[in-house]
Amino acid sequence: MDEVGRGSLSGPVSVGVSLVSASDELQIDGLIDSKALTEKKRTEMVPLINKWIPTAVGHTQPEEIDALGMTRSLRLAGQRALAQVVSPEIKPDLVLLDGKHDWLTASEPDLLISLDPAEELYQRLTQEAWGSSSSLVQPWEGLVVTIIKGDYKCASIAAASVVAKVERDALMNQLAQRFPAYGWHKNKGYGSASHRQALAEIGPSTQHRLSWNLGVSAEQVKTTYIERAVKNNER
DNA sequence: CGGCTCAATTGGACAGCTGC
DNA sequence: GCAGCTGTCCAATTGAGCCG
Repeated sequence: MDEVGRGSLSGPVSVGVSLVSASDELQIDGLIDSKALTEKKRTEMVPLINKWIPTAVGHTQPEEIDALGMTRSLRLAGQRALAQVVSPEIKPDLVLLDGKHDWLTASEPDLLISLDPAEELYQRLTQEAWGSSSSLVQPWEGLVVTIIKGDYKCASIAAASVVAKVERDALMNQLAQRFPAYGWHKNKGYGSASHRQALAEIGPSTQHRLSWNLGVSAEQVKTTYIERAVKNNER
């Protein structure tokens, strides 16, 4: 698994998963971390990856990030990705995770504080993700192994990072058409100068992570929260 | 001129250390 | 024992410099 969109100011945080067996051999030349590839090369690589191994991408939306915090949001996106590839017939032995920190395994305090509203929301959304999958399996609680620089060292993590980045970029391009002022087709929601300037001028959209330091007034944040609430009510 | 690499910058989270 | 700081890790963009 690998994550993308963690440091972005808007849009989802996304987690890619690729499913390999120990006997699988790498069949794609030049498959390394998505950040080291150009957008064109990444896009070209996706069909090759999917021909080689099954993949999936899970997302956590901005308003969920505001409610859950980043670690739980990563965990939720990871569970949503896993729910798409795990079945009673295919249960992974372990998950290889890029980085030093294991965000996929719930920490002890999270499990102990069952009354924490964020943890309660996470549990509900995770159950929904697994309940809606065709498989009769439970949320992932298996062995997790973290690998620093895993996206450079491990082909399956690199594959997960490529499919996650291509899918999230496509999502941000769609959102850029709905919210053209922020230049998301170029900055993908990250805090570029033009993005920050637009935020200062017109305030945040419903796709921004309002719990983050966006450099806007409390009044603008409040207005956007109300917009979100109205939208959710209409839905 | 396009592609690549590197440093500096933004965001958050955690582990380990220090000081009260 | 706890709070705060620092370093390390992840995500990324931007601009400068280099190379073919």
